[in-house]
Amino acid sequence: MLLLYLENNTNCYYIIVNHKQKTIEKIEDIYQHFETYIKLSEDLKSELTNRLKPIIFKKGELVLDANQICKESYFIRKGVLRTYFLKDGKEISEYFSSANEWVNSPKSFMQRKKDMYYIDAVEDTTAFLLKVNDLVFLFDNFPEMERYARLSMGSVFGHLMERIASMRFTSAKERYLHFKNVYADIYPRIPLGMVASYIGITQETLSRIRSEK
Amino acid sequence: MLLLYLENNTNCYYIIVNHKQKTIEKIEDIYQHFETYIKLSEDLKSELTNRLKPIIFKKGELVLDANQICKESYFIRKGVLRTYFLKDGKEISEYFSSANEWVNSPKSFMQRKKDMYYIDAVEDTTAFLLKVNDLVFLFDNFPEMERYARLSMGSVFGHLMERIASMRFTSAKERYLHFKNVYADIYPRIPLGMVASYIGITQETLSRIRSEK
DNA sequence: ATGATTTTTTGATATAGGTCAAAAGTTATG
DNA sequence: CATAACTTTTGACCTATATCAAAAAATCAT
Repeated sequence: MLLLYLENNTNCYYIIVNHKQKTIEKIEDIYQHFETYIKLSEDLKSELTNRLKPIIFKKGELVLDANQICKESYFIRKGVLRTYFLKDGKEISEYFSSANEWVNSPKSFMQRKKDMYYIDAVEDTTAFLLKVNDLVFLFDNFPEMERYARLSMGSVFGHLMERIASMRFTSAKERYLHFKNVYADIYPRIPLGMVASYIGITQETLSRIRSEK
Repeated sequence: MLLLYLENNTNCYYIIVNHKQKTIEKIEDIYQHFETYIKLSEDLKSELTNRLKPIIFKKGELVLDANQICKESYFIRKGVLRTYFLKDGKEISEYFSSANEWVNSPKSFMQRKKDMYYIDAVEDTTAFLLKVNDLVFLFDNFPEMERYARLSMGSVFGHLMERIASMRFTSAKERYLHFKNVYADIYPRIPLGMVASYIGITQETLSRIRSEK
């Protein structure tokens, strides 16, 4: 049994899991992230505090089903979520997201329609949840949130471009090394099969590459 | 000899090329593009008009050298620009941009530092130029421009994700057909070698695929 | 137009990485 | 703790696509 408990006065969230109470996050921690892009007014801070809800996902849990419209985004505090899609019945990892990153099914979330992406938890994960309506409210009332979105998307953008560049005319080994390098922190925690589909090779090939030295 | 001539009162630009005067664009045309995302106040319209400058590129012309910082963006009206980088001395096409799209070297433009991307003109191209400082001015003074940026980036974002998805576990032929489909309008105008590097295969393979049916 | 570049096609050969199958290792669950 | 259920490794074989080379076709510049 999972129960979310929100202690109003302290901005400090607790999660009660099987009767064991466990602090997961102070909401203030997330302010830092925003403040690398914009200044947060007290007003905006309190709106964020009201709207961001803590949530946890157990390892293996399905966070988003592709048959549903994605109506919320998750800001990860700890753990790893994976976005993937199915091709010929096989799961192809689209990307991995970890601490201080937002995750959703982009097209589905922004356009409120179904898309091909599933999201699941690679390991136990704690996050803050933000509903699309709340985000719209923030965009409409705090122009600085628009700037935040623009700037933070910008860095993801660069990342995607690099990935496209690195995907063509690079050997399986090069891609493996590149992945290990870029995702040094989370690499050891991700099953080999998921890594393989992320970099576009088969499990078997990745296993061989990995063992060869 | 190329000369840019700006007729102030009419919002209508002329370009004089070899003494032949040729109208290229009414500035109003570009408003439509913005208005698919945001409402344009008269104030913002006039600032856009003041800051967007018409420019033309001849086929084959280098628009941006990777050794330079990208200090301006181009909004294409007609023609095709290509963003590419060098790998082992060979040009790898990163993407093609055509009418009603912005082009720049994203990281270089936003972070004001050098990046790996060159831009050249695949065919004669007319565009509006916007300097980074002018864009900053617009962002600082018109919050709706932040929204415009966020929304228009969003669609590019979806496009990049689809491309990454289509790049793994798809045969050369599938990627070729996908490209032809997505870029139906500009496909016939782009040399085969450039298309090949875009989809990540060699020219020879593309030539064989194309001739096989 | 006409020769000179550049681009595309065709051919022969090599190889990285895919596929299928089964064994070994690891992690979960009653 | 034991058995089931994954995950990873290893092996044998095969195919799609790369490479290198050269001919053919198209485009460009004088």
